[in-house]
Amino acid sequence: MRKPGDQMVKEKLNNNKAKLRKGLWSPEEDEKLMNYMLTNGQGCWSDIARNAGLQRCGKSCRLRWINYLRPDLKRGAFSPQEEELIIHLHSILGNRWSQIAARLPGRTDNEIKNFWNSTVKKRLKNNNNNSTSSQNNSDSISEPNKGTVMEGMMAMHEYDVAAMYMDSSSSSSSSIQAMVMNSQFNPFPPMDNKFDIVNGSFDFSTCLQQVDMGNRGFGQDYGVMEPYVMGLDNDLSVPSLEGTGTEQNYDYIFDTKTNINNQLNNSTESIKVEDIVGIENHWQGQGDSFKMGELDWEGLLANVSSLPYLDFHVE
DNA sequence: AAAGACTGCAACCGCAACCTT
DNA sequence: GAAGGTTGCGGTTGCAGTCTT
Repeated sequence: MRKPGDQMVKEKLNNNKAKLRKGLWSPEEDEKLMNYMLTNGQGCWSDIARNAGLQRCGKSCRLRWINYLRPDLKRGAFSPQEEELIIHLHSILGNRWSQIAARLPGRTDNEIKNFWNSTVKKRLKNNNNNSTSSQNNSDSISEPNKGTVMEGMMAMHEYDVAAMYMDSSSSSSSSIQAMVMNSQFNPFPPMDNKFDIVNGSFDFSTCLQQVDMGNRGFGQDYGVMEPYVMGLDNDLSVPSLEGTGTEQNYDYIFDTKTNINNQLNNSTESIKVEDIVGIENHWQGQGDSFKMGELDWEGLLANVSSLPYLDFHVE
């Protein structure tokens, strides 16, 4: 627990020094930050805080943007598919929330962390308690291990890809967000066509690298595909995505406390993926199956960035 | 109806890595 | 290479809302 006294002293110091606000953000502050980001894009956060006229430190602005204001966030409850995926990923990655979040479009590390700590952990604990066999105790929940990794990856392999394209309906009906953006911000920029959803093929040899929002003034961490550095010499097949189509429908409705409401419809643009760097033939062409027995688990766990990412799918 | 316990989530803190000069 | 600034991340805290007694 924080010591109230210490906290008060710190706050006093902060207030006296820079008169920086702390605590919950007001709608006015949100609006200021949002407007600034829309107009100027992302830059140095301390400059943003200053230039936007916010009495906040850059760090606080960054966090607010990432966890609440940024337009590509999916809000609302986690779907069962998302929950399942989080459990799988956690069994592999442990508490690397940002890595997990990177594979769940529209979700933040903070959100997932909170969800895990408040809901999933409890649920799994209950399940374990109910299980008389109790071979997997709570350690398997909080710590990655080979057993759960196996289970996780097996499940991932069998995973219905529909589940990987998370709950797209909820994203469109979500109460949040999005906005239209001027040309400065397109969270789903055109990419080279490496991902053929219609045919269900995904050329892992040129996997995702970065959807570089940074070039458009955003991003760096969220919504950015990290380069793969694959540790697998196996193929991971991806079932076809029926009904998802190749078109990507950007339907952003910016609905914060501001009155800005816009829509970006880019439904004719095919999904494309940037050239992927750092992978050479790790995922391609060795048959249809994902051969679990041949995995180098040590290598995999040592190199968590090798895990597959979910692609964005927004309707 | 009121008070205490519980819960979920937003936000802060501290540290490490990275970047710039 | 050192120093200072910035960013990213995971752990933790505090508070408002909800539930229970």
